[in-house]
Amino acid sequence: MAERAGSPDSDVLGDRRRKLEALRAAGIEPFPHEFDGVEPIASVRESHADLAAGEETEATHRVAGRLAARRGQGKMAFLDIEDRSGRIQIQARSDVLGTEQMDRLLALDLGDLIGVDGTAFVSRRGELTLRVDGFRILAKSLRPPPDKHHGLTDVETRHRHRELDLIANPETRRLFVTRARVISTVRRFLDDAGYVEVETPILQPLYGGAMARPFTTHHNALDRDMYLRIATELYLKRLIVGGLERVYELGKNFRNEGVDTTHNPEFTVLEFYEAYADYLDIADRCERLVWAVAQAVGYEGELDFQPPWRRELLVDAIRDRTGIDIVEVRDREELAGRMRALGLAAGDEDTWPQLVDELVSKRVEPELVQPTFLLDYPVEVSPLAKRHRSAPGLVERFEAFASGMEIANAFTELNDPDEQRRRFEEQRRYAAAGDEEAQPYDESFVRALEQGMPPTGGIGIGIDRLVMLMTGARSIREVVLFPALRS
RNA sequence: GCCGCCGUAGCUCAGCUGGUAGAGCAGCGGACUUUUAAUCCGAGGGUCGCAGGUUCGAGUCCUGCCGGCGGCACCA
Repeated sequence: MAERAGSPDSDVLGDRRRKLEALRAAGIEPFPHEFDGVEPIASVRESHADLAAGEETEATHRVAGRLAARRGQGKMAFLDIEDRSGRIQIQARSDVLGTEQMDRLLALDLGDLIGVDGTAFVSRRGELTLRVDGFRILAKSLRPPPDKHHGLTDVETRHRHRELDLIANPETRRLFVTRARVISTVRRFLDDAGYVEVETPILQPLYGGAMARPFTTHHNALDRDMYLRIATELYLKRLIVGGLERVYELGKNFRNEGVDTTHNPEFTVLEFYEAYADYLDIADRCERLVWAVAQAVGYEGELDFQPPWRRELLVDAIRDRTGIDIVEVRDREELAGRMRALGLAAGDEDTWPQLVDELVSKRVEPELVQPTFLLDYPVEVSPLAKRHRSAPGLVERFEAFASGMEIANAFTELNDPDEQRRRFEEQRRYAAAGDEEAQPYDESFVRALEQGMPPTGGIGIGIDRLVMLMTGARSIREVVLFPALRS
């Protein structure tokens, strides 16, 4: 890593320090407070898109950005300046600037931030260029930028020092702009459908709404342990009880589990709930939302997000791929035996629902490349979902998959408080049997249901994974600005 | 947590069965008024991830640790 770079041996940093001091000695502030009236480089390019090679103009522009390259010519030099919108060449001439200014411009280091006033022309080679009439250093860079040619490829440095990745790699900048567009499209889509955006507690006295281990922390003044939320579900449903009818929350969840290409301990989730809707209404809205996102970001990959998506019953999906009918095989030991016969690990401590999960994630999920809904899950793995209106033993729930990855989980919400209480009690039994992810009993949630919750459909969509799909990223760490790494 | 691969200059990389650590870019000094990874000349720059060990001698072999990537386990 680069943390030794300050050692006396390395004069790369010393040179920059000396230049910083030289600027101050010459009465030039290396870190001025502002630089008004800057025009994006892309807009300068737009203004002169029709100029021919060799053509001159009287048009002046003020741009600002990072010094990205320099090609010296003695009494003349070309430099490239890069801002968020693009890159432009500037031409420095000693006959325009005078010797002193010329020397100062050439003494700048790659990576310095500068502001330039220049006159537009197109060089003989056809490159739009600003002839520098004046310039100002806007911030001295005391560390060298990544290699201008090879860029920055070291994955660890790219993730630990994302600023360097953003400086060196335009595709990283594009990816995170795409991520922003995904999120703004989600908001617009739901706002337009009459949803209310809300914020519920991240720091919670009791966690719930998903099967996962939480992060635990401590509130000193209250002297009690608190949990970082693993889901927003229970609070959002209380808002449906409260009559908000359509709510969504876009924010981070935290789960104290392993890290891999599809899991980061903190991750962004969209949950939305709609009164008077069931899970099939939610499926419709989900595929329309993702389709809207794909269009907004100009998705052009292999996946076909256009509705309607493929729909398969979960029990069929499992039976077709493994020969096991989980409606028939409800005994834990029998299921474990059938799975071992297929060469799957089936731990002795695993509960029946954990085994079903394993079956789906090992034998079904990897095969779901095109967007697909798996419908109707066993009640044992879905303590917050409403019983299926016609299929015994199942709930009205779907999960959405694409590219072999789960991206959404939704159900017709359980709104019968007495049954919810029984489901929580069942979870208690699973917890007693050793399932660390069984959901804790949340009495204040049940009490809210007793107030009366309308029939409701709800969903959680993994935003990081959605961004992975839209950008083709193979790891969640590529779509999270600062992913979790060991210290 | 387990297994495999990886860690050399600011960046990108080479370094053979163990024999005094290299290149390009960047930086430094110099030349050059239309360059596009500008070019040319010159002189620099290293805790070879860390700590032990084997050896006359370790970037190279062995052990442990740290970090990254991938897989398994767990999960969304």
